[in-house]
Amino acid sequence: MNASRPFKTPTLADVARVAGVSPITASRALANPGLVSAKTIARVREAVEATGYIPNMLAGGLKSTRSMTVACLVPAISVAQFLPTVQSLTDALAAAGYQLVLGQTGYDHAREDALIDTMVARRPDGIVVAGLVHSAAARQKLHRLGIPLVETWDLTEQPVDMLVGFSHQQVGAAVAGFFTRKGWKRVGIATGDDHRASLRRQGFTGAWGREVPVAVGPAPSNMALGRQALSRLIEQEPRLQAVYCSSDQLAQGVVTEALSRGLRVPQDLAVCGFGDAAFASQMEPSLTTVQVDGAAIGERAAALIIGRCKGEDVGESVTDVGFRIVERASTG
Amino acid sequence: MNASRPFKTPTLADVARVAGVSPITASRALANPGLVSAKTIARVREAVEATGYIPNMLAGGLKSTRSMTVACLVPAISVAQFLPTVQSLTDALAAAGYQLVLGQTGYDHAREDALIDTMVARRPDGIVVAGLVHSAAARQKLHRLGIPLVETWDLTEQPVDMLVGFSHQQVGAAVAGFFTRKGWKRVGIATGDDHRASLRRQGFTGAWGREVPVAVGPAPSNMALGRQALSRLIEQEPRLQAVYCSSDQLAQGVVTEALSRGLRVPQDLAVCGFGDAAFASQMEPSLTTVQVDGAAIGERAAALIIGRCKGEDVGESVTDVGFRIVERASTG
DNA sequence: CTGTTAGCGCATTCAC
DNA sequence: GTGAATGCGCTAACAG
Repeated sequence: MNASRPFKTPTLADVARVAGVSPITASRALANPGLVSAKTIARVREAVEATGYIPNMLAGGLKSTRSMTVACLVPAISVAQFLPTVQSLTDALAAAGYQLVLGQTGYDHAREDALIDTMVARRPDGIVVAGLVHSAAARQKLHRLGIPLVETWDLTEQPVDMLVGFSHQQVGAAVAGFFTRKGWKRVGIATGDDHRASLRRQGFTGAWGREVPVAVGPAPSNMALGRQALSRLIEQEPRLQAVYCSSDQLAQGVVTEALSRGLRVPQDLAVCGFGDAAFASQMEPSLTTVQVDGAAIGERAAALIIGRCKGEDVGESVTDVGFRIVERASTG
Repeated sequence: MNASRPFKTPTLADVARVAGVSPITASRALANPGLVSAKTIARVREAVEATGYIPNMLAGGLKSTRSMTVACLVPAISVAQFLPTVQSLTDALAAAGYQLVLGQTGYDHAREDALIDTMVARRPDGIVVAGLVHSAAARQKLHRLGIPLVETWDLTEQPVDMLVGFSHQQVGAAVAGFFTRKGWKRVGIATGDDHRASLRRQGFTGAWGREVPVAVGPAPSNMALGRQALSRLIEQEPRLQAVYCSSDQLAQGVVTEALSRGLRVPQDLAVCGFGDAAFASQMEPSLTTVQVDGAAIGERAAALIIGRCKGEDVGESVTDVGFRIVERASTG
């Protein structure tokens, strides 16, 4: 029985009345205690307790034009790759008093546009995008708005504002170089069809120097798609020696399918993933993969936005967090 | 160069001026087109384009006392179990114009309390919690506030408000019954130390009738903890026949550790997980597990909150979404 | 250190 | 169908 619903929730004015001070003093006692005497602070605190006051940040934000929220756009929350970034971003922002507002674009540019509009309507103090902002219209709108914006998990010459990421082409090229040094000749690619995975694939084939068999599945990729991908690659190249996968989930599927076909990993087939998921080091055989510090991306993005909100000049910052290949048993 | 930053973002008053109507007419043209003539609507729409107007929902919400946001509290976003729920919740809410504000409690009751306070300060139109609200103080506060609240992924006689979940004791008991019917005598449990996993463990041992070896690891559990858990269980009971795991990640670790010790699954050791993650059906052997429809939980939670916001009387609804054991190869 | 004044941008209420 | 007045709850800017 929510019997107390009809009672208006107390406002700062109520607190001020009970404490015997003006509303602005009550406001300062709570938000800016340095400007108020200790005695007054105590009285206001008591009044808060007595009235059961809960601040209304919406009203505060209207006047101060600071909503203390940051919007975060991801293709889908279930994309494991971004989870450490979202987690560290949420925590770092929360520590500074900001809340994360989450939106899912579903890998859909039109939906991304619409989502940005609804997000901006909430006047976030910053926006973090997993990936780059795709549509030209949205890029222009965001640029004009001047809301601190961090694009992540990618690299471009022309970020809308700030960027924390790395080059996917370089990742692909690095894996191709690694495969070359291993002396493998007949290699294939299992990949999702999203933008960043495609960049890695381009980087790989570019460095490899000639076309290789490719099995493409819909993003977000998973283990089942990995199993299918290996089947298709083997159809194209029965004597396949190594596969580069656009995610560890895909790689896990490839390894499982290989083992269940009686292929030994890595002796008969080597496998390399991307992401260094928690399970990669625990698989049997353990998975060689490309490690990216997703948590660091989230922390850096949070720091950039918080800095901007404080008025610090962080410039048109572009941070390349890099990556590294973690060699494990699946590549011998 | 965010050169346009100094220019104030246009308000509804600017739109009205350009359109040659009063602010309230402009407001109605956008929010309530039925009350305005088609001609006026067209003029206002043009003015919106011309000015680059973006509505300010903070200001609107202040007057209408509807923020069009819903707060969502999870222990950690990286807990895979809740991902389908968060995803479907976000989508269902977005379809109705609501945005999700995300908070992480970190399995910490004090932090949960603080988080609820900051969330409530943003005046969400609803709150969805992964799990139950733990602290008595928070329960009471939320009850008094009267904000539509949905607790999920659990069951209790005394929900704060609404609830969409299932009984973890029943899950544990069902798995114990399944193990009994299989005729296994020497069984063990690998479990995380969080509240819901503990309930499942209690349900299991209660139905089993006597204590069994247990390996407890810190939540959130993962594959590495699963491998360790099996090692510890085998120390306690070298002739172990079956293991019940509190998550599929844990189960995957147990299976991997078993195989790498030369044990055959399921002939030498049977394994059952919880959650029916995407990889469960794709593992080799495929994993028997407990399936819960996490997406349905999110959809139902969204529907309940949206219904309440519309003033529909959904009552003190408690929905038991149930669960089912999916038998696969890992239990023979 | 504290108070007064004046809005932030919009939607509710009542008029016409 | 449209408009004027008013205030949601809070804080910036200026006084004292």
